[in-house]
Amino acid sequence: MTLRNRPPTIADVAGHAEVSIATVSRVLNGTTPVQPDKADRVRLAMDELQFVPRHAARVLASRRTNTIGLVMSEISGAFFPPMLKGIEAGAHEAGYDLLIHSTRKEGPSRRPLGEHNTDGLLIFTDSLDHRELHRLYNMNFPMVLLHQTPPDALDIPVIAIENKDGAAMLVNHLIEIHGRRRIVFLRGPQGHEDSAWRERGYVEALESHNIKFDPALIAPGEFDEEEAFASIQQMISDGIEFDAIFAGDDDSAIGAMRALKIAGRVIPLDVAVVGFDDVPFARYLSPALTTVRAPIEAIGHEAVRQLARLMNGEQAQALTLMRTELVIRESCGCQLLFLPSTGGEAQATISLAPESKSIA
Amino acid sequence: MTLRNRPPTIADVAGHAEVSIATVSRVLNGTTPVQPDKADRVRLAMDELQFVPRHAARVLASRRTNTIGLVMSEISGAFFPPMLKGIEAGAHEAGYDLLIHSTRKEGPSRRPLGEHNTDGLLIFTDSLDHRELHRLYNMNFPMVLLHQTPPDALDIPVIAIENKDGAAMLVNHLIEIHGRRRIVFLRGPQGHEDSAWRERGYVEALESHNIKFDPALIAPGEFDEEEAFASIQQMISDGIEFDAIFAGDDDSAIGAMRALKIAGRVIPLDVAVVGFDDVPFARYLSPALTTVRAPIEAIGHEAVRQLARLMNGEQAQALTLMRTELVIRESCGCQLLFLPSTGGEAQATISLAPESKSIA
DNA sequence: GCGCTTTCAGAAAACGTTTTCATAAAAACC
DNA sequence: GGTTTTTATGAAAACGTTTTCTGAAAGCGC
Repeated sequence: MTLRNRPPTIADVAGHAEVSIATVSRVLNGTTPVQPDKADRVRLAMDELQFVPRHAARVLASRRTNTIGLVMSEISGAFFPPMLKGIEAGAHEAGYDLLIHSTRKEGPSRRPLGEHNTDGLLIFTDSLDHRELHRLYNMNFPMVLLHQTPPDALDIPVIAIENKDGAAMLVNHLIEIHGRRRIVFLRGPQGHEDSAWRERGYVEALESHNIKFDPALIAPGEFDEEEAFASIQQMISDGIEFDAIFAGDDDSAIGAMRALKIAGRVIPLDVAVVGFDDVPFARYLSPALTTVRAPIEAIGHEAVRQLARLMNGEQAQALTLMRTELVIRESCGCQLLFLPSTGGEAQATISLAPESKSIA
Repeated sequence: MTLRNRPPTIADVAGHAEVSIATVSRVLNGTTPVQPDKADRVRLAMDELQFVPRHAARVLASRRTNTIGLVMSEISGAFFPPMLKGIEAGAHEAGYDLLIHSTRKEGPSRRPLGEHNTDGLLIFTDSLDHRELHRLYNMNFPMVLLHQTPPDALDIPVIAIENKDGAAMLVNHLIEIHGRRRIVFLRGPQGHEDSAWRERGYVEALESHNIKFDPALIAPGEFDEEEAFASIQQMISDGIEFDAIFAGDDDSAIGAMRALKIAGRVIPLDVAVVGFDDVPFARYLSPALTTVRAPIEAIGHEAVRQLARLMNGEQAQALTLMRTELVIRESCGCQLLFLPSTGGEAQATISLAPESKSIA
């Protein structure tokens, strides 16, 4: 038993197995056939010595880091975890490590993620550094944007969700099934892409039913509970009439619902409410929120898949829009629940109608 | 203007600045003073050439990866995002990159995170590989466990939350403020550490009030909504009397609440319900859930801090318990809300009592 | 001014792999 | 059975840094 204070290297393995280091490298990577008996000796030696190849040395020699980087602005929000989960799964599947970095507003101090430590980048941030993006783009560095179209018309592949269709589905549902005509839209922050597309879906759905678009029905929701709350209260006190609210996201839906309850409007009888995103608590609201679900985990997974193609020198799809799915619950006026897990029925029996009456 | 197809190296910078590569390295790392004029020339050259040092080469030469690894089992659950956020912030603060890896049940195919690619490990998983853990431990590799005590009495630092105190606070509150005596405890999965400690807090709180512990009041909740739902239905149909439920976590609290509503028991009048964790939707339940909040982001941050000490060769604290905080809402019987954001009052006025009456 | 220490800078040796190149042995060909 | 092709293997050259070692110049005390 040799007691080494330094971890074994490929040379130790080579010595132990009585082959050259090149041979060890070959069985390690399977790059070239080696005779079975030698290969066995090498594998045995690796086992005995508990050999683990030094990552840095491989990277340096092979010029491939085997790592993908994820740069993002905020680690939070309801859809960060499933997104990360999908990314992690995709990275694992493709045999890459995952390096993550959250950009800070302190300005781009140094360049934490780039060609020096990753083979490709997943970019999920609203405050990207244009200079750096151009630099990487110009050197043809593999990148995929999540949930955001590239600036300056650079052709960087994008994975996003079908915001417009999702919104249209919701609004169509309100119109066709529940006969609503005066539908408020609570838009998100100015310049927010998701919000813009959802608004477009809203408008197109109205048009397709020959309902005249009324600008008075558009209010700021800012994707925020309190802002939405304030907006709806304002509309009510302004005397604007409406029979449904399409909140730009689930957070603003909550605020809208609160404002309605306080005003004594019954959801969904007086006003139907729908959200967007299907955050985890949407099903626990009363009434349970009708909304739209995006396949968030699949987005992360698909993004890695596209990035992998890029890193392999193949072509990637310029724009991948993931289809969204209507999640019908109670707040739109439907009584039958669509719930993935069990127990939905039971919940349905208990949570309708009476509660808002207790206000009036 | 030289057009290079290969990224510049330290040698290019040296040539450009007319110094040796050693000097460039020195100004890069500030390891040794160099004359101001030369240093300036070097910095200028780096700028002009857009030089970014190759990470792998530095790692190889310096034998420090400047990276910490996070190994975990599941990317999900309500407290993963804040935890990761704290970790990321801590890593950034300490100047480390963050490599993350999710263990899979497929068995330990290879060793994805270890001494070969990280300087230290944060371990947040329930299914850790004991062999690998021992190996790393024996080589004195810096590690910190999150939310789990080390197996085999290895002295690996641990960061966890004050489960016992938190539980005791809740139960004390139920007893002292609301006069409850027959308190159900919905325990988590067998062998789950958090659950065991919470149960201990429950028992001690009872004892300190001279309330006899009744085994019939302990039921399996499995930290799962459906299991908890079934358990409470069972207890009700078994005719077991109780006036409060301490659910091991917020998920099981939801299940318990549903079972109570269906049985026509009014929360909190007939039965008070409290949870644990303060997941995001706890405040949206009706009645809003009284629970315990853990400083999850701080845990992640603190874990990195301890790990950094270890990596610097200093001593780390063997056990760090983060204090928990009672979050009083409505489900315990209190009407005054403690809510971090605004709007709490409004919510309070609307969500009490009547709803469960609509069932009976 | 003369030894002695200090400061700064360059040459060169690691660091631990992959990969190219050359070559010996084996297989294939006629 | 010689020549050619294929195959397996080793030697050695990258890969791009940090770090040691060495030496030159500069500063210091007297």
